[in-house]
Amino acid sequence: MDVMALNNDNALLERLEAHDRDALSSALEEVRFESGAVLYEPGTNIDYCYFPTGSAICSYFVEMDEGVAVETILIGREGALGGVVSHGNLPAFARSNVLHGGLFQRIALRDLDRLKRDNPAVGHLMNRYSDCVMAQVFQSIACNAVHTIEQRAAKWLVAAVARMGRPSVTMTQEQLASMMGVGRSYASRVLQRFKRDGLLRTRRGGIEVLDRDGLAKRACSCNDHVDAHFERVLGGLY
Amino acid sequence: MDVMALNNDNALLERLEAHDRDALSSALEEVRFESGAVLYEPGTNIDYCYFPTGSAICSYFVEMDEGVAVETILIGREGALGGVVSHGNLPAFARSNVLHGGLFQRIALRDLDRLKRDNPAVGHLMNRYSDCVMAQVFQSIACNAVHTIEQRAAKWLVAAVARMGRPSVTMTQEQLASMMGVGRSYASRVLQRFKRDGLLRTRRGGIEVLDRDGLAKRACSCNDHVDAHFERVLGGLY
DNA sequence: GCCTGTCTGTGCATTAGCGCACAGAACTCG
DNA sequence: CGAGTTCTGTGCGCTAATGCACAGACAGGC
Repeated sequence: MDVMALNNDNALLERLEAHDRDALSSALEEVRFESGAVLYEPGTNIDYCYFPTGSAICSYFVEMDEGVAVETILIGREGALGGVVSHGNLPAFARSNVLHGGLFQRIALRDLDRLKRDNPAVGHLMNRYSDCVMAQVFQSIACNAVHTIEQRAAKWLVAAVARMGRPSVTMTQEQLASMMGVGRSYASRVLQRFKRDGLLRTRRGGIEVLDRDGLAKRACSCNDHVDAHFERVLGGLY
Repeated sequence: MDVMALNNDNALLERLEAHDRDALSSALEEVRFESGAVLYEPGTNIDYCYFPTGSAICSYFVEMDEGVAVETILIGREGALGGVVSHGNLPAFARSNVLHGGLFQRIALRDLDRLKRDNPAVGHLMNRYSDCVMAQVFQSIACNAVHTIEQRAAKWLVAAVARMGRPSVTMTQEQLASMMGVGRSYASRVLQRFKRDGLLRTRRGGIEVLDRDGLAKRACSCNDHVDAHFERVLGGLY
């Protein structure tokens, strides 16, 4: 594993003491994925666990009968995907897509499972992270049940730019809307409101967040509750 | 552990071979909870894993700033609660309530974790069940994003009566609505539509499902997708 | 048996969000 | 540079869902 700039590394792996990380590093492999890459396809076996680094972000999507694929949770360098909750090589339920490309560290699940057993620090870390993933999904279920599209859109944009560490999201409004499971025209109107209020700028195929705090004020507090759980359980998101 | 009628036992535990179940049984303890009992309170430590038996059902709830507590997933005798996904004694994120009382088997997490390590069958079972819980939560996130309240209400009623094995739900319309994160008056109207179509009967403080298949036709297919994952990974819900 | 509190069903006005349609803007490629 | 394609912004009509309000129904206690 390369020694790289701190902000180019994965925050979960960084929580490990040097000697525990060393135990992992021989099994870790660096791979690059571009935006749109698919990490897991529903029904296929999961055999790698991926740790996004730098500004890479991914999401799990659920494909609905209606034809849309709805986003569930967003994962960046604070976390990991695949075999986190269930450790075995099981068929994936959700699809996982790269939303913003970059470098990933990955480890074969066979190796990760062995390490979880043999190295208590690794097991404990993944265990606590699993708990944070549960917090994320639980909060999202409730959020989708009660919050408005404006609140959810603002929440999503804030979470995305926070994880990427850069203010611009590359994505059409169509994609954003379908991820959220809402109509494109209404999503566009919501963005117009944010734009009118100076919170962001839109361009063809992308959104640039200008006022992250202002946007957070328009969002529900779901991000905050999840962040608080990360703080309690792992000592913060990053 | 008592030998009881099959339908009074927990389906997860029943998946274990007799000798593996024996390994658990000395650590299992039978407890009774009435409807409304709280298994976990957010922020408090989780130290038991509970296996509902018979017609007992529970849910995890997320408390929102708005004052309501929204239901995330429903768990009956097909599953277990607490320390399933994260194995350690960590603070709970969600609240867990008993919706329909009954007998539960419980095991101290300390013991369960030891068994997961020492007995591969137990570890593998809990692992596969964790994956099914993820399927349940992912599907719920997407469901809440795109499906109508009518679809979601029908889905919930079908899931609840299936898990309980009896057609009547004891709950006020107020409670049902707030669980779903929707307005009481609209929930009532939805139930009226179902009643008009002969799918159920309402009475003060309860709902009786008359036509489970008819109700399933009004529901989204989210239950089916989750059931299919249980089937693939665990060989079915029950 | 009546009184009290809670629960249900429904009317009404209002907002949130959908879906379609279309025009103009912005990229892409030859 | 021009043609074709995709993306964005917005008008319009409509349905889903909210929130409040209130009357009648039901249950439990005394």
